[in-house]
This record gives sequence, structure tokens and C-alpha cells, in this order.
Amino acid sequence: MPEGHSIHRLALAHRALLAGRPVEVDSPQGRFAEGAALVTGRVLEDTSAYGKHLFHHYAGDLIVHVHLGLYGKFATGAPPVPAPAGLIRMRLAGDRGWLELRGPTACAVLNPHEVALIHARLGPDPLRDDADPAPAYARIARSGAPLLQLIMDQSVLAGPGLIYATEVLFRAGLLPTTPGRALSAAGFTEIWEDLRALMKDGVAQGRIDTVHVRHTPEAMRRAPRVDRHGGEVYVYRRAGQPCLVCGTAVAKGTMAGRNTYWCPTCQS
DNA sequence: CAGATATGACAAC
DNA sequence: TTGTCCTATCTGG
Repeated sequence: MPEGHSIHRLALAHRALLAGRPVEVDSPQGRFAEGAALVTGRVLEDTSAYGKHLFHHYAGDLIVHVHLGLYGKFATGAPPVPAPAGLIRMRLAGDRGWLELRGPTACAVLNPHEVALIHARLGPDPLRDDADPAPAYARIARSGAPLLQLIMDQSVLAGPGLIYATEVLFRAGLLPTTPGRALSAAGFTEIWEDLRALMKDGVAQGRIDTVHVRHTPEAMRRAPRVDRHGGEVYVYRRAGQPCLVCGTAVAKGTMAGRNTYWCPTCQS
């Protein structure tokens, strides 16, 4: 489930499992063999997350950068390390546990300068307390692109993916097609604060649940009747099913090659 | 078993 | 807008 909350959660888990001690790194599948050879045996000093990007910081200014893309997955466990099954791009083994990485879009050893370049091309991450949302609103306010695309654009906001973008727009009562420049400053602040609340809950729970997280006061006023027995999301992948707030059939469309969902009654 | 699908990102047309 | 990458899982026959 690789939206930003998953990556932050992975950074925490990997720190707890492996940081502070030397780790053995290899690549059973082979495609990360050269990178693994550079870092194996070093101390994994820390981990970090920025948007959907995960970093393993090794002693000696070597950083392994991982981007899960659409299919990437980590598996972790306590010792002993299991026999390799499937295609394992990267495997870590420390004295407290092990980790396997499959199917990432990116897995490479970088230097601090290269990491800084990645940070520089990302927008503010709602999960980072050092984030300044102002540049994101500046981008949105002068764009005619649809809000769904802008929220998913990692150079505007780092971390939200299709589910959070879809759901936060439902909670804000805005159609996915709303042009960025139609969003008021107050409307942006509501979305930013809601993303922070939703994604922090996502980190804590390990799943996306946009129905049970408290709405902002503005959204509560618009959608006060939440079905407590409803699903984890309001509209994502619920095409044709009744809206949890008003009962209207959830609509489905396509935008920039991605499926989009919205409630024709609650969103305008 | 083949085929479709997936929470992403990028290049190429 | 389409194709490509990477892998696992779910669907239908």
C-alpha cells in the first residue's frame, strides 16, 4: 500500500528492527548486487522518509534510496533469515531481524548530494513536521489542472497518492475535476490539515481509513451523517455503491490514466 | 492457467 | 494519451 503513510511507517519499522547495528545486505535476485556490495557490513545508522521515498542511511554517507512504485513490497521478520522465495531485490539481515524488498521502482545507493536533489524536487510532505504548505498552495492557486492531479503531483505535495487524494476531495466536498485556481486559501488549509490527520492515522494504523478519522469542522458540517458500519473509504473503488453519506451511487471516471471516484451529490 | 488488476512514475509519441 | 517497468494477487474460465 505504498502511499506516503506506508513509507513513513516502514521507516519507523526498519529503524526499530535494524538501526544502530551492522547489517548484511545482499540481492538474491541480483539486480541490486553492486549496491548491496557497497553497504553490506556497515552500520545502518538511521532511516528516513520523504513523501513516497524511503532512505536507509549507512555509516560513511552511503544512502540506499527505495521507491516502491505500484508493486513494491517489504517483508520483515525476526531471525533466522528465511530461505529466499520469489524475486528479492534487496535483503537485509541484522542481529534483531531481517527485511526483504520485492518489486521496487527504485533501489539504489546514493550520496547525500543526490538525496538532497530528491528532497528538492518534492513538495511539502503532510507527514513531516518541518513541512511548509505555502509553496503547495502557490502552485495550486495558479494552475488550471484538476485538483486530483495536483494533490497527487509529488512536486506539489509529497506523499498523497490516489486514495488519499480521492478521499480528501470527498471530505472537502470538491469534485476531482475542480481547477486548482478555484481553491481558496481557506479551502487549501482545510485540505492540508485533513491530509495531515488522515495520513498520521494511516501511519499509526497501517492502513487507509478515511471514514473513521474525525473530519475537520468544515467537513463535519457538510457531511455529519457517517455510517459507522461503512467501509474504510467513502468513494475510492466504490463505483456504483451507495455514498455512505447520502446514498447516491458513487461515480467512476478516468483522469490521466488513473481511475477516479466521486459522489455526484456530496461533491460539487 | 491465462488474464486483469494494483495505493506509481517516467519516457515517448 | 499510451507504453513500459517491476511483482504479487485476485479473477474467471
